Amino acid sequence: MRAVDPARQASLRRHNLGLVLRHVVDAPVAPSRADIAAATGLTRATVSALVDRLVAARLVAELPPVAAQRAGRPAVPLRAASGTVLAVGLEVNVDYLGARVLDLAGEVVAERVEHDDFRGSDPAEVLRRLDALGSELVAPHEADGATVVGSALALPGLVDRVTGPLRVAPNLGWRDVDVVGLLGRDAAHAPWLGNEANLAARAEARARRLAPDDGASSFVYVSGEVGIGAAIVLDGAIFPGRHGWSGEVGHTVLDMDAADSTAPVSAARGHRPGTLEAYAGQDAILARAGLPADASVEDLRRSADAGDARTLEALEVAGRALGVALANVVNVVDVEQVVLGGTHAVLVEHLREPLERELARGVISAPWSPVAVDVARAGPFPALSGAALSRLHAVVEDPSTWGPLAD
Amino acid sequence: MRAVDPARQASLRRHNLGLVLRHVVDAPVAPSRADIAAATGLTRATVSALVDRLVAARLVAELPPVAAQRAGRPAVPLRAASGTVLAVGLEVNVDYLGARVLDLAGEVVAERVEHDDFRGSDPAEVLRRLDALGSELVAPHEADGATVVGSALALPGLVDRVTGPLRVAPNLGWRDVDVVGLLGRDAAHAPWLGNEANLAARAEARARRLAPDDGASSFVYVSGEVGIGAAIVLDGAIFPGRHGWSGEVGHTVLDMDAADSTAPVSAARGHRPGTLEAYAGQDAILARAGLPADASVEDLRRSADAGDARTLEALEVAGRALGVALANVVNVVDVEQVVLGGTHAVLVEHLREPLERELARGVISAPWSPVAVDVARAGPFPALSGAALSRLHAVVEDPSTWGPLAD
DNA sequence: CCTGGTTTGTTGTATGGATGAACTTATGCG
DNA sequence: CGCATAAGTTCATCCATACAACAAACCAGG
Repeated sequence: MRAVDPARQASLRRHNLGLVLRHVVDAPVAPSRADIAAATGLTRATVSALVDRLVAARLVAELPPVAAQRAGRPAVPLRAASGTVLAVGLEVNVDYLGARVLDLAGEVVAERVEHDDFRGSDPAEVLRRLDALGSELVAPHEADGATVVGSALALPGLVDRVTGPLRVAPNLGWRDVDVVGLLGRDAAHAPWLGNEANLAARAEARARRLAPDDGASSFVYVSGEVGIGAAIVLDGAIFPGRHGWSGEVGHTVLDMDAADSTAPVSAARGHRPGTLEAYAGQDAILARAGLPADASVEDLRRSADAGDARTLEALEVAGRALGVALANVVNVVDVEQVVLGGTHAVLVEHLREPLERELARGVISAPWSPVAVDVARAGPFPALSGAALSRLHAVVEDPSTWGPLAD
Repeated sequence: MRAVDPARQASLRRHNLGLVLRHVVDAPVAPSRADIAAATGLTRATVSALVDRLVAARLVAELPPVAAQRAGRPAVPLRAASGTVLAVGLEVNVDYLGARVLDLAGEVVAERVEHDDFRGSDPAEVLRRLDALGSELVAPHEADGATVVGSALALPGLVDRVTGPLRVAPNLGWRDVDVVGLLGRDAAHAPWLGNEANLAARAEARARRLAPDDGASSFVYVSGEVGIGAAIVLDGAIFPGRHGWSGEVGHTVLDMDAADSTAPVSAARGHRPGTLEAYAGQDAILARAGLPADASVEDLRRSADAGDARTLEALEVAGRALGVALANVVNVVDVEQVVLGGTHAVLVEHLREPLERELARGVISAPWSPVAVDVARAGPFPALSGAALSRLHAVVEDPSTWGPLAD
């Protein structure tokens, strides 16, 4: 295995094919061949040749020419083909399971989420159910001639590489699960595996790229579901780390002495004391607020909105802990923004003040480049979209791996 | 400014020129043209053409053919040219200042380090002195026909991009220093600026690449000089973050409550209480050990070797704090190794046990991929080498930017 | 010492993708 | 209706690499 491949003639086409397709997929409005040429620096002739290939491969579609306001031959707008090339995003989380099918244009073609309680569930059974769900969603579109380029499965735990196994998902109670094996698929059709926070962050990065009002492209995405996960996004790209285990922020130690104590592990779920989850995890907040352990985030929010003193105090503590932990993260990876997703997004009004205070105080570079706090924009169940996007991304990055173009 | 450049014919040559040069520079033994062809996948004809260009540009030198043991025409060994293409590494730190000149082969061509106390020094004066030192070291080699491709300056603080300004260097007492302006050079000849830990880590990464016995290529490098800096290395490449401010681990909060207290800032140098530097910074350790504030690391080590109880206790605390802080870092960036440099390397025997204990306990992925602790191998004043290497690296990565090849 | 085998490095010719200029197509405008 | 304008296409040219044949430099063995 060599570090870098040599550049041949064919590398030019691969590179430029990807460049052109990325432009079509990422453009806010459908660009013409001439637009792409101007934006990429390629000549119109070259762009035309490449676009023709992409159209033949059904990755790009031509829209009917729209009569422009100005003089000259009207342009042919190009957009990512919809409905022809699909990817499936799957997710198993603590209290739901779902599948979402996206096409290359990023449109949701089909979707289903089923709520249930998967704590301590049997992996084999759950995965069978998920697999059936995915197949069911995809079947009608495959019958229509669409092609599925791949699927990815988001899990709330540590996945070893994209082929698995799943090492541990604490809140599901799963350990060392050979997901791909249990699904009984051959390697080509097995889903890729990924961490829920990492994949959700991918959806968030896309949402921000499409709405570039103030969307910083480098941020820490915090995914507060039952545990607290995070992901790091740099210039719009997920930072996976060596094994795909980056962003495990829930176990950040914020109180060395408490963490060192041999005291019985706190409350319900067995957080190590002194860690972020023991301050800002959903059950930790509920416990401190004096609410029942099975209360929802909305209950928590209502209680806070109503001005309940214990709840407000619990959220103040959570916000402060989150601020300290994220300040540590920002000091290490140097990003410009914190994006709150999941449960923390719901509670943002009560978390923001202590969070921003601690960020301003703890981030050493804050005086020159303040860290903004924002709420996620990727919509509900972002990991479903992120999982599907991860497989579409592979096609967009290097279209020549996609069958019809590998001539 | 577009995100990605289009690939033209010339891009092929740029890419392959870099590929070939990297091979020559990184190879443990001088490779022949045929070796490079086999290793890169290019043909011998292409490699020959590229090597000829590199030789003409004085980046690569041919060694006299050595009679091989086997049959066939003997190979012409190639190595990075020595003495023709130079880069200068500069550094100002708390108690020394220095310059080191490297050639493309990575050999030290000239070097000088002057010990002094630069706390609260005048930036203009210090930089003049450093500039003079650099020029003095370089002059004789330029007279011999060598070319200086650039210089870089390592500083123990926050540098805003490579062109400055220096935002803050707490231990020097410098704030908002326009380093390039003070040196009065035009932009082309001004040194690039970098953080001391980041540049030292670059030297460390190279040292490990050349000695690939067990050298993990992804690690956190901890640079304990007077403050505690760190840098993240992924697959041999420095991870700079958005502004080059990654790895600021010294201000990691390890005790939320202590950090929140409004108590007068601790002891001598003004660490925020509850942060890593307040446990594992050199002066914090000295204070806890009951040693004078101006004692050296060697004094500390001797005291520990002699079995002094307070010193051992102070080092136990420091090791534990370092372990907790680095566990947090590893959880976020997912690297496989911790490399101790600077003062912490000297104390490794006394730090290792608590450090490894906390890493094993705090790193969530440790059961599947334990985090090894190792000592730096880059030799004394690694930031000097790293700074010079950073400029040589630019030439190696893209030789076609180098004058003689830009035809 | 010469001949055959072997590996290195070089010298052609062929290939394929991008370029750039000229051309065709399709519109708006006076 | 003719002209200006812009989009998309055609075609000759360029250029870095591949491929194959060749020259160079060594070893071995009779």
